[in-house]
Amino acid sequence: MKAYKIPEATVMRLSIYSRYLHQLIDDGVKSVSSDEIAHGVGVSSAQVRKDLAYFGEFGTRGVGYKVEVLYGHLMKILGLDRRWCAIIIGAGKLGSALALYQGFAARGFNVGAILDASPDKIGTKLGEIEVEPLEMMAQRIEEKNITIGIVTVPASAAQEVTDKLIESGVKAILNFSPRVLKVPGNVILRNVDLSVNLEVLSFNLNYLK
Amino acid sequence: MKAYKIPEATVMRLSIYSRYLHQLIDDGVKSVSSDEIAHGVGVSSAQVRKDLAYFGEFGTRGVGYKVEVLYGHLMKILGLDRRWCAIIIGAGKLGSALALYQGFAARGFNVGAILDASPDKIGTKLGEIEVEPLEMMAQRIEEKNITIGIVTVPASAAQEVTDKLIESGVKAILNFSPRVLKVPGNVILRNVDLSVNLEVLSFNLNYLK
DNA sequence: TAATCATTGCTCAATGTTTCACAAAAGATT
DNA sequence: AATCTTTTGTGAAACATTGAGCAATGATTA
Repeated sequence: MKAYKIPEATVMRLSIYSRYLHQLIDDGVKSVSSDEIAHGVGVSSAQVRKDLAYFGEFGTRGVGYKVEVLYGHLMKILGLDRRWCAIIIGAGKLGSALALYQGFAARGFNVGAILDASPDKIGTKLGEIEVEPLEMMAQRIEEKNITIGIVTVPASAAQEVTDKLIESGVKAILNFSPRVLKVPGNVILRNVDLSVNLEVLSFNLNYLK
Repeated sequence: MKAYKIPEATVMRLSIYSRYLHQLIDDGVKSVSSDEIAHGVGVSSAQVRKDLAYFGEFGTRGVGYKVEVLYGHLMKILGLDRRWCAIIIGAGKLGSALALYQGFAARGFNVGAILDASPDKIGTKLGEIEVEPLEMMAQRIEEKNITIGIVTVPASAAQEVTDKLIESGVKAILNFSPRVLKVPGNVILRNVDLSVNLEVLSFNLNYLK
């Protein structure tokens, strides 16, 4: 693949463009301009074109983009032309909510297993799938070909389960715990920190006033 | 307050520094250097000092920072030296999980109300608080002095409830729905998009291979 | 009190990202 | 077929963020 370094902000916008295009497909729209996409998702049209330019030329000058074609390209670029299997570690409120969240499956992400350390949680059902003990980690990752680990345990346990996930072969970690995780360079890490998001709001409410 | 524009990345890091300092306080540590903070949270020490420099001089040259003093400053900067009241709209899996999430209260965020449109959800209890109908929005925001609205409804309803929140006096919106929201310039908006985060992982898994 | 030490705060350079502006190109119109 | 209109793709400029290096300076020691 390309040797270019793609800005993360670009990747996030591509994901948002793809969702907007999906909506256009549902609405029966056949063709779209960078300007329309830009308005639809709240960025500039130059930004849209620049983002797309990292990956090729998908439009027709004077005309715009064919919605379905561009959507197809974006899904491929994002790696969403296949299914990914994820494992959730931590069956607390957040882990359970994510396990049951419909939005993931809709975009090609399966939850292959959900594990927890606590005996009261083990054996309970979350939709189709049953909470299992942490000891099942390596086996489930192996047999279900799981590449993504979702960490929703308390901060104190986060590094430990992360290490185990990586040892068991997971290639990417989505971390919801409020803890900075250390992972080897070949493992992809993203943090979603709910408190940080609220605190950015709080800062702005406080600061702009 | 200052006229400077503070980068959002800086604000997010301040939030993370403050959490790290809290941990140090728990461990009984009295003094810390920018280099130690940097290692603790995974950034460069220059970055730490630069971030703090937006707001003043908090350290002592040759010595470092007094942990408690710096923590106090950060909490004040972040607006966390007071309590904020939030309202959650949408009592689905995610809304419920957030309503029950302990992490928010720990940092000074109260959930003052949780509303839903669906009759089967209305009246159910989430911990202390009961799911109420959407019609209660204006009243609850008014009487509980709510400034933050958390949107966890499906994409199709997101703009509508956002408009109502703003009309009812909310000053900031934390949007979990996969929809680009339009808000007036004086309302602060942040988006937490769970699918986008997974898709960035998917992109990287796909692209780096 | 002077010398030494450690670490901040700050300046300036490097890097990364977004915006601007326009040539190029495709289709529509005459 | 020539011209016009529209919108892409892109190079260069503007802007923003991060990183490197060091002078300034408070604490400590002799």
